[in-house]
Amino acid sequence: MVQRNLSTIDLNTLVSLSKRRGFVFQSSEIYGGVGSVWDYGPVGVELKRNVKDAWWRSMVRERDDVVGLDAAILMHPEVWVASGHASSFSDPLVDCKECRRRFRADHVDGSVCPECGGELSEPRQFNLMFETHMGPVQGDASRVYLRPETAQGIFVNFDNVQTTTRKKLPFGIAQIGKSFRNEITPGNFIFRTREFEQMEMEYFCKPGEDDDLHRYWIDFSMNWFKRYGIRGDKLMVREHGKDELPHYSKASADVEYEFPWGWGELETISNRTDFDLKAHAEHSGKDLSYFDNETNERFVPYVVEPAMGADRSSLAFLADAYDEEGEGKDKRVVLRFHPDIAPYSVAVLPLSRNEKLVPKAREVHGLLRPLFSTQYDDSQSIGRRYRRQDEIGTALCVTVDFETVENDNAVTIRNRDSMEQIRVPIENLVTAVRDQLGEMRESCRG
RNA sequence: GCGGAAGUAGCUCAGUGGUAGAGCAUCUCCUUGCCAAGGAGAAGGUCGCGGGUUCGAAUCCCGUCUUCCGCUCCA
Repeated sequence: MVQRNLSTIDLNTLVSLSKRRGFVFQSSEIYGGVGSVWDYGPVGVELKRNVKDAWWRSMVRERDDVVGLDAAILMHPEVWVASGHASSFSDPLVDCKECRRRFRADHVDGSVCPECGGELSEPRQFNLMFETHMGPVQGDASRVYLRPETAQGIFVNFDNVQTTTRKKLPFGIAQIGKSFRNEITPGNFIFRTREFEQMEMEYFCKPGEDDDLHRYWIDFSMNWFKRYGIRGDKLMVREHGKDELPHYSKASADVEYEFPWGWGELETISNRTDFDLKAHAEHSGKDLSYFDNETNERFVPYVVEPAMGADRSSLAFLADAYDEEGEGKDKRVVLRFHPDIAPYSVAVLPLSRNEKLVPKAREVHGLLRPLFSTQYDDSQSIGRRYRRQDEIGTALCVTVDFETVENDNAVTIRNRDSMEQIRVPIENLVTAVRDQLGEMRESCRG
């Protein structure tokens, strides 16, 4: 098991590292930046893609009872009336004229500030959905919204998917995609942003099975984060109180991670009951019930929804992987990613930029490149390059030296975590890399 | 959105009215060759942005944007 001494890293350390090494940049930075929107750089996009791929693998590819979907961001405006977002997703807010605090109008009784007793302003409406217009004419008739959650794309396709896949209950539909919310208060780097990516799955079941399935998907989610290396003591489940449930939910639980600033939600597992399918059936006039051929019963399925944030999960993987060794000039920063999450699995490094070594290293790189996510680097000293790879969490470094080309046709594999080196003949390299990555998978389990 | 703090090179920061700086990082060459080596050189800045005051503004004033910390909300 890898020992990590991470106790107190602050967010700024992660922001600096992210920019310095190409994980995350601020959007439109040369124009002064745009609020709470971030771009993923060459390294960060690999990280986030691996997070999404790992989720898709365990949610869709490894299961018989879940299928995928990629619904459009723009949907019929009536979808958001049916879902309740057009009305309840907008918060009427009031400001205190004395202490300047802001409250949700429905949380305040009367017209007096609950903090200082001062006078409150008139409620102002804040709709958290982004609006745009479809077609060249702007007006109410052409108004459409950027989806505030991916889930509705699944609900409106429930019948299409069930019919084409012939799935029987219980089964799920999974989707990864962008959502947009005009958050009043975004912040904490990529934790809460106005444009974000969700990994959601709607699991349809018979009424009555929903409570057990809710618990099942909470456990599944916790285990998923641990499987990909998040430490168990940094994770917890928090059940929602009745007063904080969204309008569509009967019960919700968060999987939270202890970020540098405190605990924050990575995922919410909600029991959405039959709220959404019933609402869409009513508004669209299309029957969205399910006929159970075994019991000859017709009913509207219940839904349990694990909804994970791809960006904040990526941030959790980044924060959890961060480790420092040594002090001052000898400080070594290492990102101890699970090998399936690490932006790069293998870096190929010639010992020096030598006319004999470089072609051989390129050849070795060509061998590994189709099979693994790789980097090639021949600039500066070998020690410096090891440190560079450590700082972006590359699992293994394969080094080509003079022995390789003059004697044994073998290379050195250097392990990020143990820093041990083994000598491997090039003909066995692919197998050896697979073995080492397999061992790291085991030792990275949280 | 409110309150507080901050914004100068890729990163961390110094510079408080008079020619824009350091350390680290980056690139090139030489040397070396397995854990951030040495030497020589180079590149890199609309001082967040826009106004104003001034002979002159990174510096003073106003506005604005962005980030961080609280309040609040969510994936």
